[in-house]
Amino acid sequence: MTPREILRQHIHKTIQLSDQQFDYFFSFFKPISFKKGQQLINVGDDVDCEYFVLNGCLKTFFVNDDQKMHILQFAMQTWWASDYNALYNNEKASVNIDCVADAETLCLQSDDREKVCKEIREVETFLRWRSNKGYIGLQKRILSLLNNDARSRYEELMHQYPELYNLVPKHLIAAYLGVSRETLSRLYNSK
Amino acid sequence: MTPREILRQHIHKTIQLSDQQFDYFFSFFKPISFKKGQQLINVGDDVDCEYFVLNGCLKTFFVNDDQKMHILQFAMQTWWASDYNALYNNEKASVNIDCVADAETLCLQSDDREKVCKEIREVETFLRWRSNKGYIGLQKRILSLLNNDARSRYEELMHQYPELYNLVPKHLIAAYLGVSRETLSRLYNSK
DNA sequence: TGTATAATGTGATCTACGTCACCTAATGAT
DNA sequence: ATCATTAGGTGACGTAGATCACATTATACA
Repeated sequence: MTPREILRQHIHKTIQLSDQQFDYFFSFFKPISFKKGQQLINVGDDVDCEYFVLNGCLKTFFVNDDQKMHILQFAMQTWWASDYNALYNNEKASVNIDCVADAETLCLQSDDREKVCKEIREVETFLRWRSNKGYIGLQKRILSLLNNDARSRYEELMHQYPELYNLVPKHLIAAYLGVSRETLSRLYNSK
Repeated sequence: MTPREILRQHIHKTIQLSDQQFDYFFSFFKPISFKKGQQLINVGDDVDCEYFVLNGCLKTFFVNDDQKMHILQFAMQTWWASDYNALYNNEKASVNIDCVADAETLCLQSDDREKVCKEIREVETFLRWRSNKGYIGLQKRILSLLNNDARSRYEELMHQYPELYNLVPKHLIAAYLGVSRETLSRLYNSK
């Protein structure tokens, strides 16, 4: 599938755009590729775009004072990644994003996003729904953190995103689940 | 402040509406009051509206198989509450909402919301930004759950929403923080 | 193709927090 | 005013998971 098709199918799950409208929207996206380990956004950076992932994997993460990393999101195909706080409130980045597995992305500038939103109502509707889905997803994760122990959080994640198992190193999965890498290792080697 | 003024000021932090536009939007909101303990939404219900809180306090929560309650959100003045998964995906409610402290709310039906969104672009923009802010807020909470221990989560919450201290019983604060009521009690009685 | 570096496994502790049990203090209905 | 119910406090104890230390295995790059 071409980048255009991947984006098109993704968007059309929520709204309908004519070919013309879609091509116009698509014209604002710039393809950018990243190599494993490359950094997209660092804490303190200015942020002016968001990334639509075509393949590979990015991670959004935070490193605390003790150098402990917490992962907010893995972004794989058809996921969006950015520091949305920085992006929407014109603040400096408060999280980092880097590349976990070689990735191709489409980059959308903030001002282009607002421009197209104004010009094509459906695009704004799409973004409203996208935010809503993101919100609902995070609520589920909070519930999972409150309600489940490390093992069932792990099993839940592997069930929902089995591709993560081979795509990202285990200590990053631990950093996503909120568990030490040692504990995670014991979890799936014991039972 | 009148309900109208509370909503108006809230909305105008994000977008500008003319008096006429605002009054039109406002006309879709129905005032509903709730008494402490009253239930707004229960798991399994159909959900067709969201609530804008004028005063008092609602809670959105989930009860697991062991009858343990987890609180997703306290909604106080100018907060919105609903089961957004049910509301946006036409599913049955998967969370409960009830009234923690006598509350006045403004209720907006789902189809009215979509209708006004279509008619007034700015309203859709407002809702897009509202979702974004919600998303950012939940990300912060996830980070707090991953990074901080019970005591600092408690202190963080009390610092951000000091009014909660007198407004809601401690065991509900515990259910929000993801800590047992006994541990929470020990936290602020020891140090 | 060898060597440095990153990823993973595993045992031995340690500890924050949960659970259970029981008590006291508010609150609210009759 | 009385009694039932809900909220909150506190001790004793159990446990999931953190931390530390070190061994082993992959991976990358020179």
